[in-house]
Amino acid sequence: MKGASKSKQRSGCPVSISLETLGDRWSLLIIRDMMVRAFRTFKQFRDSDEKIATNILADRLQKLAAAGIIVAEADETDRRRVNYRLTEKGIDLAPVVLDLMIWATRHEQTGAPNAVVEKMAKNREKVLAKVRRRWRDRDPIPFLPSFANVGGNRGSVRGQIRRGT
Amino acid sequence: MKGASKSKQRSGCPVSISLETLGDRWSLLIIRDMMVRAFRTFKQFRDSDEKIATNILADRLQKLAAAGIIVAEADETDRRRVNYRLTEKGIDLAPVVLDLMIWATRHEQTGAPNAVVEKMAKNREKVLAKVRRRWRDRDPIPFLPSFANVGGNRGSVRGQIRRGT
DNA sequence: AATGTGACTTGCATTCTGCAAGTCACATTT
DNA sequence: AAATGTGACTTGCAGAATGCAAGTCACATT
Repeated sequence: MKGASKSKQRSGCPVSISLETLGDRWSLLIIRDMMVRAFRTFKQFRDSDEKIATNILADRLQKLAAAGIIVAEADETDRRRVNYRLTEKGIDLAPVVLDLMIWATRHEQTGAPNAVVEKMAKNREKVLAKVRRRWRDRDPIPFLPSFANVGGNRGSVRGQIRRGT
Repeated sequence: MKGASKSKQRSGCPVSISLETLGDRWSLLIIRDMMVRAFRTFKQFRDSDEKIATNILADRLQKLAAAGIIVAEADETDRRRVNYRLTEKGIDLAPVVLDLMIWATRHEQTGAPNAVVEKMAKNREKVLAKVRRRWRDRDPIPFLPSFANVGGNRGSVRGQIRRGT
């Protein structure tokens, strides 16, 4: 029923304000899935690799919508279905998501192939431009594969990335 | 006694792994304070503008140390005092902190002056280089002021920025 | 010796999470 | 058109995390 206003802002610091909305285990994961995996329905998030509980998912979608980071709109062809989309404010989080991805790949044992991520780090601006373009075009094809259950980081890649403009 | 291992990794996704350590209201704030405000003691964090509870602070410092993001070392001149420092892994979070700052300044009502932050966004690489140099030199002088209780940023954003395709 | 400080712990009430199990409006099948 | 299926949520409840106040305890200062 709420999540709406968030009246108790503790500090004017921009980092602090960001964390009031994004500072939890799930919000940025949802945003990442919308951004790079082109998720848009409740079901897709629920069945994703991270196994988020449905009550938490509903709550986070609601809060993200209240924060103006995503919007929810009923599907035209199936009225049961709700399509979630990133707003411009939401897609502007792409740099944050990309940086987190780069950081973890460099410093932790992840399922993402090093070489691919380093290439993205090197072409940062181009990658961000592409993410934004895909968002504007509502491209339904995932930009990156899952990386969720990959054994890890041993240069395994396999042409997952679609190249070119 | 706790906070240490974090054994239940839920996913190999780098963003997910990052959020296992950083996905809460406080961790990145502590890191930000070390990065741009040159904080290094418990007392400084405790008395900072965000008013973190001391048990939470102790817990987060412990977890960040366990994650290799910071190190704690006893002060030479006063054995009661513990000095916390960012590791290289920690200072590598600078891009994330900077992006969060930029994002919130553009999209939320913050205490940070727009012009300053936009200038930092434009000179991203230089700013990051400077942050890193300051870290290496252990510069004790804050890089930025607090922004915590500033009224500021009226007239919000309004299409100041727009990077196109 | 007495008092002060810095860095934490402890207790406890409040809030948030995570699972399982509904509910309910549509959609599809028979 | 009745029965069954689906998608998007709610509800209940136990257990974990948070927030505040009040210690503790090893140094340091007076």
